[in-house]
Amino acid sequence: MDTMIASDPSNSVALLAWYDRHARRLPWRIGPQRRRDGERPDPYRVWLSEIMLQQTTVAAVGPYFDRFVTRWPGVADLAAAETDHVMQEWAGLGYYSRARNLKRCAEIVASEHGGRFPETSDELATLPGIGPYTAAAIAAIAFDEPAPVVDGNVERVVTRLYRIETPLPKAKTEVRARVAGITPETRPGCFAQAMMDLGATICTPKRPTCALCPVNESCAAHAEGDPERFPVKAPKKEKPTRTGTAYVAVRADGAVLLRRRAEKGLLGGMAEVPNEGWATKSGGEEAEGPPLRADWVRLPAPVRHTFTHFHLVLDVYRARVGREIAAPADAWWSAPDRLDGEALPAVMRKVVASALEG
DNA sequence: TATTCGTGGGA
DNA sequence: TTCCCAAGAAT
Repeated sequence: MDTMIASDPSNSVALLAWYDRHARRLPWRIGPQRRRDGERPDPYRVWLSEIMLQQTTVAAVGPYFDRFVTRWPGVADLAAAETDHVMQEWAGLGYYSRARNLKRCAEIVASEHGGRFPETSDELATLPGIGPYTAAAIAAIAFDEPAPVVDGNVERVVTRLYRIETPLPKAKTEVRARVAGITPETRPGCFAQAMMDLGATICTPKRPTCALCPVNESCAAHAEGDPERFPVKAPKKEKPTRTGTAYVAVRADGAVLLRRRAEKGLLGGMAEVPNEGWATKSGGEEAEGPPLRADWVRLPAPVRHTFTHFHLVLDVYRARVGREIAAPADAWWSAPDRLDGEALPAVMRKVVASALEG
């Protein structure tokens, strides 16, 4: 039996009323009250936040968002920025292709759209880094287009509302159709954010607080008493473990030897200490060995790090060298006061830290 | 359709 | 410790 809130418009009304009282206050939002006064948020800030929030928690994004909008207040500023500087500011946030696409997108908006974001989801979806979700989200939130906004939160809420047994990601089509069916013509931006806030604060993955849910009376999973069973997900495959070796050369003045990774692939375009052996699945391609002739000492504990699809165990070697030692081609010495500003991903910061402690 | 792409926090 | 997962996109 279908308990469709599409046939019950008061349900989206109930959700919006809940949102008016419980909306999360976030730096890239304007509150429900200002929205109802006809105001809309800055599309640049909406876009930037949506890119950063892809597969990333609100808590993690917060400080990055603040630093970005302070340094680059508008899309034209970001378009004019050095890509290296963008990568440095993004370092630690992960999924670094987002940063490269962010820069490309800013350049296109600046040069081909007169510095203004397109206002429809279809146009937005043609821009780099903007897929189905982000296009719909920006269109709804910044321009009040009634586009179906489907993220992980909405998938959870909707699969529970309708007790969708089809496992994700196969159920995505059905979920999107359901969302399209319940998205209101009025306040679609608030509706989208309300659905996401509901998923983030009430309709949580574990132990949802259905008693506080504004739409619990039309929720099929709640009626059955098994909301936590949804969404059903396809089994995930286990992560293999790769092993490799990293070399931390420390100059007498404390400078550390760094180099730049290739533009494409894992950690593309980011900085790293010289390392080898873990790039491919098979591992153990030709061993280059250490980047300098020096007295290398292996640290007692390897560095462990887990990526999306594999575990990494990195043996770390350290060598202390004189200040007269030149950096190899394509590498550079990074002074202690500049290390924080380098585009070092988290795994490389771990490696450097372990070598400087020990 | 399936794989690749990060990270940190919480259970 | 280990697993899960958080406002997905590109290929």
